[in-house]
Amino acid sequence: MYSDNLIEKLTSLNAVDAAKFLIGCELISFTSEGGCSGMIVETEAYDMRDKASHSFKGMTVRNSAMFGPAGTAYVYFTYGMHFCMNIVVGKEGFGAAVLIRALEPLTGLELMSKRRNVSNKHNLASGPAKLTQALYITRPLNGHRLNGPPLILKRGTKFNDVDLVLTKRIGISEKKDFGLKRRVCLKGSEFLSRPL
DNA sequence: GTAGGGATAATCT
DNA sequence: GATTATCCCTACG
Repeated sequence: MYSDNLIEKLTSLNAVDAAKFLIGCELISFTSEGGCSGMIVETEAYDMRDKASHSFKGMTVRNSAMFGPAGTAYVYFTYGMHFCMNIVVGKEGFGAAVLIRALEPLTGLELMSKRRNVSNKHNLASGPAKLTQALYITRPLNGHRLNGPPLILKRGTKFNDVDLVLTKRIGISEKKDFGLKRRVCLKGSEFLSRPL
């Protein structure tokens, strides 16, 4: 299960450090269809001082989960057909979160294949909207605390800075992302949303 | 393997 | 009315 230790850790970190810390952690999904899980291999950091963040202009109906306690899920709908999932970090009320961009599938690959309608292991969860589809993360999970079913965050493999690569974020205009390197990838992973 | 464009609707201006 | 923290399919090297 998810120790208070993990919540404390996520509360104490800023968005970028949390994005690094979350690489190697595991997400585990339980539904009536069965269970599946994956290891986080790619993330992006967002917070209130960042023009590209949903929380930049303050709290709205859509982004309110981002201002909750660390360890909460912020799930939003975008592009008319996709869900994306963040893990809220930092102190309650601040509005910081880490977008989960890619997973390496660990268990329940058959279920993920069925939901995604693809068989290639490298195409199951290698993108922010792909992984929400594979783990069945949808609107009702917005605001869910990740310490119990149907979705749990757990510590996994621990990686050091030398194992990580920081790049500019995906899908953010150059103006908003000006010079920032807030996307974190596990070096050498075959399961990133795009190659390095 | 890389590039371009369509799908599709909540959210915000 | 415009924008969007995306994905998939097609076409072309």
